[in-house]
Amino acid sequence: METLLPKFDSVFSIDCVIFGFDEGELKILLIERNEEPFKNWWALPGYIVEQEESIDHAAERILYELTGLRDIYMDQFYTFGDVNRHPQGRVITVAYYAMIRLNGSKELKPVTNYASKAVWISVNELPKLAFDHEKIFSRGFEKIRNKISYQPIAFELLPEKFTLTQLQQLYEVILNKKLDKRNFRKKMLNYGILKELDEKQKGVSYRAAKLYKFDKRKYSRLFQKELTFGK
Amino acid sequence: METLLPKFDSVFSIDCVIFGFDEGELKILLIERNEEPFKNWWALPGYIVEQEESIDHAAERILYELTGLRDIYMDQFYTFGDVNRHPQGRVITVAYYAMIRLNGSKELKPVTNYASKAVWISVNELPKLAFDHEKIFSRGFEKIRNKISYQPIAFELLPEKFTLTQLQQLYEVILNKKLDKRNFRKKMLNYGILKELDEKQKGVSYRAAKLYKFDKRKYSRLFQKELTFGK
DNA sequence: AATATAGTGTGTATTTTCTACACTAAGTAA
DNA sequence: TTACTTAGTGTAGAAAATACACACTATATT
Repeated sequence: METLLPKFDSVFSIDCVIFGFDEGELKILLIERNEEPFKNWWALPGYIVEQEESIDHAAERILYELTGLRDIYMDQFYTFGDVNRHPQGRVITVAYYAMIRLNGSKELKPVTNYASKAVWISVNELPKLAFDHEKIFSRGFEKIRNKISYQPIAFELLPEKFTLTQLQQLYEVILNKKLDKRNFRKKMLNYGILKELDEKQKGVSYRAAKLYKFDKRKYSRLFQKELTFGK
Repeated sequence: METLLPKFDSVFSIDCVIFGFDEGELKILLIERNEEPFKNWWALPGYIVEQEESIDHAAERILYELTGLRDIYMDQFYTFGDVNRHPQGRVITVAYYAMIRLNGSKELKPVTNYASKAVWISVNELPKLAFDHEKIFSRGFEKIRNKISYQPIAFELLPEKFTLTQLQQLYEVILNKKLDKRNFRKKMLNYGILKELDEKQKGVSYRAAKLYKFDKRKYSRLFQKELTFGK
């Protein structure tokens, strides 16, 4: 019965807002497009989803092709489906954000044809982008800003060992406001999801700060309990 | 230049989790499918998006065809894109939830071909659903459960004038737990987004409760201030 | 050796929000 | 008038959030 039905083919794309934190700045990965339309424009990394892959897989593939990285924290956040968002026809795009630890190494050699280069650019200095990618970026940024308040996504952006000051700086750039040092530390340490290490920061020309690690086990135990609205 | 590019055609669908609140129960609108595949199965209302309409528009259209209602609160929440979720081929689906005031009138005459009927069914008594619709429902339910804690979506489900007890019951069925009456009232009234009316409930065989309205203007003023994580 | 520099690290008092808990008032029905 | 059912209310204690300032320590410079 079902074999008599017509088969559907379909075209849609993935776009990724890939965040990184480096030198106190929040950055995203942009590509310079190597294909029409919008050839030579800056754009979010993204491409057409293949026939035989899930959209989650497509997102991971695109990230891998650009950065060589796998097992990255990614989350789908919105699907953009205006009729005229793509000049070649009806292409809806499913947007993901991702978070990457930038451990110094920032050279990127995309192994794709559609990007001639890929660079990290501060979210405060973004150029004009192709398609509706500025809208997609804004929405993704808004999303992580909300999410950081109740889920520890910030840790995905920091090196494995980090200082409380680094953590606070990251919160500050994402939330775009100053936080009080004492209250921030008290709160973070109270959550009990940080493990204090016996190590200290190195190579700084002032008092070295203690290093911490994010403790995933404690975190998942913590979030057994339901979200808010008390009794 | 761009005119030389190939044109894309594309197929994707919309599915809607449409919530209603009636007689103390949270319900969703299900259709009985009148088409293959899954003919005669229960399913979420949803259909293929047309070539020349945005996905938001498609969601509104589908809701209108089933309920005759426009200007309903709707929100896109996730896109499902497993390769084999549709037996006819590659069909990704963008899922929306909607909230409808069920003012007694619950008879529905779908003006579409793909549904032979549409009925409201309690979320606690759902039958087996077509495609991956059970997954879609679960995710939509989870979404409103989270959202209700920080946005007043609950009011979309209540009649224009409602009692605090009704409001509390609705929170209780969505959050699936009992709330303390005094604390609930104190909190709700403190938000300052309810307007107390000079009217009382009618037709009840016990002491009639005061009626309230949701005050949209006060609400939007309230949410000028940023979301949490203090200073 | 002394000093300047820059960021680390800490405590407390106040206010606000959350939680727990039980009785009286009002209206309807018999 | 009484019995019944739901509406409506207050307070005390605990926990969390906020506001706020100074001493310490490692290094670099002279």
